[in-house]
This record gives sequence, structure tokens and C-alpha cells, in this order.
Amino acid sequence: MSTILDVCKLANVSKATVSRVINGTGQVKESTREKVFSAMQSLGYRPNRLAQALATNKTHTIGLVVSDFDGIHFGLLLKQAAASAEFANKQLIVTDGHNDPDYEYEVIMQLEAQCDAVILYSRTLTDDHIQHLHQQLTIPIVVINRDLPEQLFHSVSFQQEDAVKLMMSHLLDNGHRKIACITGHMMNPTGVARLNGYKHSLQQLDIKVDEKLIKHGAYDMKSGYQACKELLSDGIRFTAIVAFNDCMALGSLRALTESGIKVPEQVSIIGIDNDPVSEFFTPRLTTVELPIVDMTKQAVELAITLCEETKATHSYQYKGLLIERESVMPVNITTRD
Amino acid sequence: MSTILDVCKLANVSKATVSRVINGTGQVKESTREKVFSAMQSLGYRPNRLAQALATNKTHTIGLVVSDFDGIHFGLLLKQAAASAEFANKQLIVTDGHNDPDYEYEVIMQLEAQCDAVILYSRTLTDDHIQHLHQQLTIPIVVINRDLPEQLFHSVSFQQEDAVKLMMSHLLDNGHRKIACITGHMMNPTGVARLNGYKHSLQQLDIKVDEKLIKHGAYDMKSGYQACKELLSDGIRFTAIVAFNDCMALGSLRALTESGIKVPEQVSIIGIDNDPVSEFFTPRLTTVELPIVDMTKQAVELAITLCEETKATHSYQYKGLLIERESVMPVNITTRD
DNA sequence: CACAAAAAAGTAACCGGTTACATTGGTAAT
DNA sequence: ATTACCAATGTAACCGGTTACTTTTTTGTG
Repeated sequence: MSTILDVCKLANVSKATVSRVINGTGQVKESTREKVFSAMQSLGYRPNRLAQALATNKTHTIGLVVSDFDGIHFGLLLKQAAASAEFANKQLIVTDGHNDPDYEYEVIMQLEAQCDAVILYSRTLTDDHIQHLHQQLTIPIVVINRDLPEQLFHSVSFQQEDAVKLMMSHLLDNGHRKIACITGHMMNPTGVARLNGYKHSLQQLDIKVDEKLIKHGAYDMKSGYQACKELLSDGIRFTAIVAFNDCMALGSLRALTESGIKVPEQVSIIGIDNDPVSEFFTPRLTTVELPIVDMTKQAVELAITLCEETKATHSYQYKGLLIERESVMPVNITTRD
Repeated sequence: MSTILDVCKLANVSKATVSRVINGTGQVKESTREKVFSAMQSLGYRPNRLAQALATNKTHTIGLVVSDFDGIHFGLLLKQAAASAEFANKQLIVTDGHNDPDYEYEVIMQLEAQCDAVILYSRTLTDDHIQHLHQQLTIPIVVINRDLPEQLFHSVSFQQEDAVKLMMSHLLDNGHRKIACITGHMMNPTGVARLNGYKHSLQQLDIKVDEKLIKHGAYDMKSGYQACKELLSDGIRFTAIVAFNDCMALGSLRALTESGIKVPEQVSIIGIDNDPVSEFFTPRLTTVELPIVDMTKQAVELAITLCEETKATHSYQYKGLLIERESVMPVNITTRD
């Protein structure tokens, strides 16, 4: 791997001149520029990014930290982040926190020297953790898809509670009253906000919340499947399921199908995310879209903006959109109700 | 962000001593060590990785480059890579090549200064590109899931052709003779090898290859769906579909379901990968497992080994395993045959 | 107590770049 | 021809660490 010194020798100029040519800064005579360029060319020279970063204190890199690589939205999020970063000519470093808050915290602190900004999509870190990070870090941090107590941080968030209310009203409008709920983790604000959405929707219609209808999942298909199996074996009646993401909705669809229960004729299902696979199941899943692609784009752009200017707190909020497909239908009085 | 100099001042020692404490090298008096430790502690000091890398020419990082972030196996691959890397205390940098060979090439060359080794999961780079990279790079490169002409590189590969033969014999054993084929991209060796598997299997039984039964997909559900729709609208008879991955198999399942064709009663489907979602569709998809998790683990371990010793070419090959579920059944003489 | 050997700590060069400042050389104005 | 100025280039310090080598301190031995 050739260094700047190799270029210097070959072009017979000083480091400073080569550096000027690389960066297009300062005044360089045209003939010199060409000499240096062809030297770089013939050596296959590429400036060492580490050295550049060390010297300038600018990495041209943004870090993306997710709690877990098999998290929800993961594919779309990454793809968009990569695209947006490239568009802005930034490098993207992606890391996961192995679902361990301490490890995740440490990973982020480590990233400080390697990035100009960090985007955090965390489901394990507590608000306190994030607060600490925010104070410790000298680089800006953008929190994505997470409800934060106040607008203390730069964030790109989603109206979790309203989204679930949207799911619920779709079900309620279709006459459903016994609605089972498959939640996600209850340690973080997202899960709590969503559950509030569920409860408040029922309360608004004076329907008593039946705790037996609530099962906790882990956002993956298997846990949705298991939650639904439990619901079934508990022998509680329900005509619909709200699942706190599409994967769990799809898992429960499988469980119902296995038990010979027809969806949506006997039980309706609604999910949230609008996961790309949802359209390929039968019946096609009705869901509330979480615009993760737009949100990611926004987050990356925000992060990049913050690399230049460290202004006031920016925050953006997105809301859900109902996508009606085939897994919800009006409640049928003759069945399980 | 505090530097080593801040620690020096606070502990009243030289940079060298602090460095020794950080790395546990050389001789340091116990009392001094404690002094330095507590200084680091109270400053929240973390060594700057960039500076360390520059000084030692060791980054303790391995790079993982994939052609595209929404590629197949992506979630499992990343998750395992992250886990294996962390286990070995290495940082992992993940980058995608935006499905553009030139960009991907450049990305890898750029990574040279930032990594001790690179793992490449490419579907856009040609063999020549990879050959060039291999020659240019001063760091080792491990190619994963790719058939390479000779064992010129470190590789962790999969017996593509045999895997498809396995799928085919399962179908053939079940009496299927008119077998449609949904391929992946035909630009890279994987697609070609798999198609050879399809053709050779038929030829072995003296069944003529009908080009009309072969449709080209792009490894995603949508293209599987479309390929199947085309098959259907072409009006060609077939009793089974081999798809060159599970996503396309599932896409075609959806297409058949929409057209009122029963799987597996009327048409059998077999995929390859053993994608986690395959189990949740109805019918559960029969598939040949591509042990991407094991392969990834092997690749990371190999990459890490190569950071220390630059020995001879290592290469590992994995083979497929049939996972029988519900989407294949013996051909029914009364239907579409 | 003197002295050698070992342990502990410091000095300075280096990794590969950037950049403020200094130096050189050429050109136009006087 | 002198001066002034600006373009072009070079010099050297710096970014934050590591490490070979040197110096100082401690320890053990006769």
C-alpha cells in the first residue's frame, strides 16, 4: 500500500503539495497537479482514511448502531441508510449491540473517534442510558424510532400510540370487541406506548380491558406463533388479534391456520410495520405502515447536517398509515364471539 | 474527549507509561499502574482507535462487504458475523456495494487501511474483479458463498450444483417430470452452477430440458411471484417448481394461491436456503438448507486467523441438506400433468 | 557500602496524513 | 532597476497513539 511519501518521491514534490492536490485546496500549478495525479495513478495510491481522520478530526463517516442485527425493519433500514450515506459521500459503519445495553453503550462510546455522528436504533438502552450518552459524547446522536420523554435529543420518531389506535379503530369499526393483543417487549417506551394505545382505544368505548387477552411477544414470528397458541389453549374467546408488528401477526396467522381457524372469516388479524413479506402471505396482511424508509432517510440527513452545524435540537415525527388488505373483515356473529 | 496527554498530566507520567498500562506491555510498578488507571477512570478516557491503528498498523477490525444490504441471508449472515467478531474481540465494519461492481470494488480497496481482513459476499463482482482485488490488496480476503474457478482464494463455499440436484431428485423421486425452474441472476457463477444442476438432473433421466419452463428471477419474492405468473399465463403445464431460493419459492406460492392452484396438491414447490420465514407460510415450504450461519462463522474465523498468519490458501465447502416440509407431494396423475 | 543487574520510567521517532507559516520565484507597476 | 505582491512550493508542527532505545531508580549481592 503506497503512502503519500511514495507519491512525493515519484512526483518530486513535498507532502504539502500532494495533500493540496488530493484535497483541491490552496494553489497548485497545473503542471504540478498533473505530475502528482499521474504519480498517484501509477502507484494506485489511495489516501489513508485513518490518517486523514486523525489529522483533520473529521471522519466523513456516520455510525449506525442497532440493538440487534435481526431486529425489525432491519433490511429496509440498512439499505436506506447505506443509500443516503453514499449519496452524501459518507462512509457508513454499522454495528449491533448484541441486545446487551452495556455492550451497546460501550460500542457507541467507542464509535466517537470513528464517526462524525451516530444514529441509534435501540430497543435495549434505557432513556437514562441515552441521556448519559448524549452528555458524554462530543459528536451528535440521532435517535430513531423511539419515544423520548422530552425533546432533549435529535430524534426521528413515530407516533406509536396513535398507530395502535389506528389499528384498533379499524378493528372496532368492523365490529370487533374481543380483541387479543400480542405485544412486544415491555422494557422500552415503544412497547408501553403501543399497549397504551390498545388500552385507551378500548376504554374510549367503555370496553373493559381483559388482561387474559394480552400476551407478550418478542417481535419475531416464533413468539407471535407461541403467543397465539397460548391464547388458543387458554380457551379465551376473541374475534381479532392486534399484533405489535407484522412478524408476530404473521406468526399468529400460522398458529391459527394450524388450528384450523380461518383468517379473516373467524379471526381477523392486523399488524404494524408493513413488512415487505406481509403481502405474500395468504391472506395478505392488513397492517399499519411504519414508514421506516422515510424515517431512516430523514435520520441520515439529519445526522449529516449535524456534522457541520451543531444547532438546536431537531426532531421529526411520523405517523402510521392504514393499509387495508385481506386479513380483517367485519365480525361474524355466528362465530367465536 | 480526553487524550493520552490528559491522562499523562493527571497521573504525572509519560505517554509511554500510559501506553504500557493500556496495553499491559512492559514493566510498570503496581502503584503507578493504579495511578494511571484511576486517572483514566476519572477522565472517562478511551484510547483513540484510529490513532492506535495508525501507529500499530493493526486495526482489530474485519470488514464485511455485501453486494446489497437486502440480499438473501442477509439477516442471519450479519448476525452471525457480528457475534463471531465480538467473540474474538474484533470490530466489524459492514458495507454494501449498492449492487454496483465498480463501487463495490472501490469500497473494498478503501477498506484496506481500515481492516485487517475482508470478507466478501458478492453477487456483482466478476471472478476477474476478485482476482484483481486479491492481487492488489495487502490484507487477506475471504470469499463466501461463491464458486471460484480454482482455489486461488480463501473461500467458504457451497456446493451449488449438488444442492439443486438434491432438490431435483426429491421432486423426481416424487414422480414429477414437468418441473418449472425459477432461477436467480445469471451473471454470476452461482446462478449458472444451479442451472446446471437443474439441467443435468433432467438429462440424467433423459428428460428433455424445456426452455419455456425456465424463468429468470432476482432472488426476491416479487420476482418469484412474477416468474410464476408468467409461467401460468404462458399456459405451459408443470407439476412442480424449483426456485433458486426460498423467497422466490414463496413468491411463486403466492402467485399459485392467487390463481386458485393448490400447493402441494396441484403443484409442488421446493426452495433453497431454509429461510426462517419458510416455516411460517402455509404450506410450510420444503427446502434445501444452505447453512449460511455455519458458513459465516467459518468465514469470520478464517478471516481472523489470517490476520495473524498469512498461510496457504484455505478453503471450506459446505453442502445442502434437504428439509422436508409440506410443499412437495407425489405427483397426482389426475391434475395438470 | 559499592556495584551490577533488573525494573521502572522517560525521550523521541514514527504511523500517514493536514495545515499554519515561511520561503522562493516571477510579474507588474513605478 | 527596484519594489511590492501574489502564486507556488516547502518546512515543520500536529493529530493520538506505539515502541525502540536511553536514562534513572531500585534491588540484590559480595
